[in-house]
Amino acid sequence: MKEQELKDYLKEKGLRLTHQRENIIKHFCDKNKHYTVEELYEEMKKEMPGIGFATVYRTLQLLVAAGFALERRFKDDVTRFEPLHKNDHHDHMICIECGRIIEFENKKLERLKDGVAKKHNFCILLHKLEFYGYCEKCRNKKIKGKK
Amino acid sequence: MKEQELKDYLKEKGLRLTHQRENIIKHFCDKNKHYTVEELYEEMKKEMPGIGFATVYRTLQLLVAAGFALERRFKDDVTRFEPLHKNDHHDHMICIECGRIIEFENKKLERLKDGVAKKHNFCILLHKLEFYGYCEKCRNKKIKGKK
DNA sequence: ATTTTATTGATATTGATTTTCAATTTCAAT
DNA sequence: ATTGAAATTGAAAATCAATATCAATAAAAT
Repeated sequence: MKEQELKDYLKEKGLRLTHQRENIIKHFCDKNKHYTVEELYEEMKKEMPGIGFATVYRTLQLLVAAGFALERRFKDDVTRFEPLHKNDHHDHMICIECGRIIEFENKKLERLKDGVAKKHNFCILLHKLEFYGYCEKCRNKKIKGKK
Repeated sequence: MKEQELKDYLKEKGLRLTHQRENIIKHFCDKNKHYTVEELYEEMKKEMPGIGFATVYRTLQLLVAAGFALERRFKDDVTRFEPLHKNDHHDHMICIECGRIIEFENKKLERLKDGVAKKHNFCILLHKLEFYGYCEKCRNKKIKGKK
């Protein structure tokens, strides 16, 4: 996400670029993590001790509204946010042991999608594909544990 | 779901078959809907006016624990329950206009899954695939509305 | 029929998310 | 640089679905 795009968005909407927003956005967009509000709030407190939870929360909402972030929710029932990079169409694979989230991309899904849409006369706009299981590390641990 | 299987399950666990449970389960398993607790509770009140929300809630939990129902959550952020039929592996397509939920099955997903699992050395146990868009009716309405 | 113990329904609690509001900060216009 | 209108902040309160509690009730084993 380019700094300028964000500034344009703010101006267009009559919004302001505050220190809090600037820092939150820098911190968030740098990493490629899937943050909960709580997690990002905890990290932000180290940089800006006085920052409030609500500010982090609202800034993430802002990023979603602006199209710079995506809101997701996996099986653990907390909302997570990830920075959105242009033309980045990935799905997620989640380890049910350690919580690790792996992103993957697969083109076969498009064909599958077209087939299903045609069959049911549906106009598909977006999808959600998630795989749950054990990542390499946790699987190995499990095998060792059994011995 | 067979009546007997349920009774066996209850006995095995030292649980009891109450009128409430019996009615809720009959009502729920008959239909092939994706109920929220609230929705099922509203329908149950017509049959059993005194029934409590918590009872419906707990009975659905019971069905999930027994393997007779599945718990799902779509983008609208409320938990839904659907009766589980043996060997029924379907996914969902949801209309973002009217909320209609269509179930579909597609075998291509298995191959896709295998490919991704192998690539990342993951052991995939379950998946979630959802499509969101407009169903036939709502799409037609939209086209007409524009004229 | 009696007794034991699970279940019920009403209500309270939880925990994540969202809203509120007075104090503060931004920023465009002077 | 100063001002003033309006957006933003942080703390606290409200919301809302999901879950737990508990005295009263009902199932089923004896």
